[in-house]
Amino acid sequence: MHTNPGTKKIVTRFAPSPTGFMHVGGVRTALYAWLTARKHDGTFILRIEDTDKEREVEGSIEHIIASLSWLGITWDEGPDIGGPHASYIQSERLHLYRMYAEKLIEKGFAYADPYSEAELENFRLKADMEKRPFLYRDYRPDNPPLWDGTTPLRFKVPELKRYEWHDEVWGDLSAGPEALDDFILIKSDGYPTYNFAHIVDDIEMGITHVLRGQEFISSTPKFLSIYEALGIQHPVYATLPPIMAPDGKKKLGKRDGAKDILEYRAEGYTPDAMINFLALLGWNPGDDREIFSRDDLINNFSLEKVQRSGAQLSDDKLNWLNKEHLKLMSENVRNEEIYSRLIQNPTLAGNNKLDDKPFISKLYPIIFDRISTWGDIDKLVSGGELSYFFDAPQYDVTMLSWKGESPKEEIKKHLTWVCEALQSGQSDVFQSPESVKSLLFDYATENGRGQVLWPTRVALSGRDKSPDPFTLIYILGKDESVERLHTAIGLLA
RNA sequence: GGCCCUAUCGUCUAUCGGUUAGGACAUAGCCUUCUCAAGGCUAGAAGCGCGGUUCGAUUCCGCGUAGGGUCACCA
Repeated sequence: MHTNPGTKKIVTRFAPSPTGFMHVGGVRTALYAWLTARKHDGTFILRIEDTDKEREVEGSIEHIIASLSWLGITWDEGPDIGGPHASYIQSERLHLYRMYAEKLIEKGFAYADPYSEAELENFRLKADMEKRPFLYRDYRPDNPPLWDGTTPLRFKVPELKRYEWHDEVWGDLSAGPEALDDFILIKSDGYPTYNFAHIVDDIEMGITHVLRGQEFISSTPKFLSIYEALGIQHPVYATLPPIMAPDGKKKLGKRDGAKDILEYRAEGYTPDAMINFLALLGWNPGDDREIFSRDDLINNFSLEKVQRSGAQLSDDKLNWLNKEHLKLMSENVRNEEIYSRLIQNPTLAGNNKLDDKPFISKLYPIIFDRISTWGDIDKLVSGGELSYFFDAPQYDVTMLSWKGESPKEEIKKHLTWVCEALQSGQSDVFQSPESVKSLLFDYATENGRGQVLWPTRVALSGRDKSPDPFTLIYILGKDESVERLHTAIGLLA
């Protein structure tokens, strides 16, 4: 980092526009800015850039707040909590943009745009036909009218020159005068453009580090020319690489099916895993570590290690990471989450086994092994993969035959033996899968494990895939296991 | 098209001129095993191309190629 810690308190911001939900792209930008602030004991500000009233979507601010809150990305100043630079909503700061605009007019760096939109369109078409880029400054009026606020206010580029600047991520960058133009500062509806408003706010709010996506690199010379016209030093820039859509073809965007970040919450990802995942999408610690807690991230994050090339979004690693984070949680918390998912699942509604806590607790490890997100629990239940724990299984008799080879009489003989063994078993036998196993294992080995264990397992679960029969017996208990074995024997008669 | 930028396994990435190019996800196989799951082990898998600099280039430079971004009264 170029700034000396200690010299100046670091202030970063996340400044989304309220145009709908947030996807991983925006969230990662917020995350990196947040991490940068937190790492240096700085300030993180949330600011809403609502200067485009056309594109504004109702409820977006709440949605943004909900998304960041879910992820535990906390801000020190923002629209909901206020702060020394309130308001944090641009539409409530119009007087400030006006003030800065007047300043530029005074200095001769801003003027009223006299052209109609149709006239502008003509200029553009003409430039297009001549195969040269359209630049408004080529048409800069000699004697612009006084600005009365009903026409756009344009910036007058102070000097056409090559700008060079430093970016914490990309290093030294530069762009020639062709990147400069007389862009609009204040629109005819009275609202400032992004190009102008964000600069005013960053100045007013004392932002020291601006982190944003690389779509802004090419307009940086414009920003620099404004700072220059105002005679104010620009903040440190740190440009983030794009996140690419899963097909790797282009930048992830809402139009290409980018997911609402809150959908991840609904699917049962944990905020810690999500943050870990997003942090790694474009940043790495420089070594082999992959699993980071929130604090690890804050301590290890650095802009220098941020990637320059775009990273493709892929859920595989997220699923793995989520599982790893689930493993890090305490067993109690995990079990509570599993339980609440079970009782909320409609397919199990009203099942009285849900009230049998000792029974349910035996189910926890079985379920935990089979999920990578909390939402997977619902999939297991809905997919019927756990239904035999709650209700007597339904299955075809032929399934009792291992590989379809064993004669009925033999299956019946084995099941009867198992049944009797269980009935004569003392209660301590049913205290663990291991003790159940020791009760049945020798017989199974002598008579062919497949021949004995397969039909036993099917009799208990009714499924070709399930946990092993010892575990099933342990979970279901002596009585229910015996009952199910009897049912199977009956089917074979 | 102009301008800006990027380029290592399928994916995320390590390497700050000298490595058998490392790790992780994913994939495959094996072990465990009546079947799943979980777990353990193993394997395959990469420097876009051509020049140049250098004793030596994945690494530095140029060109090409490919990809991305941007050229709004959107942010």
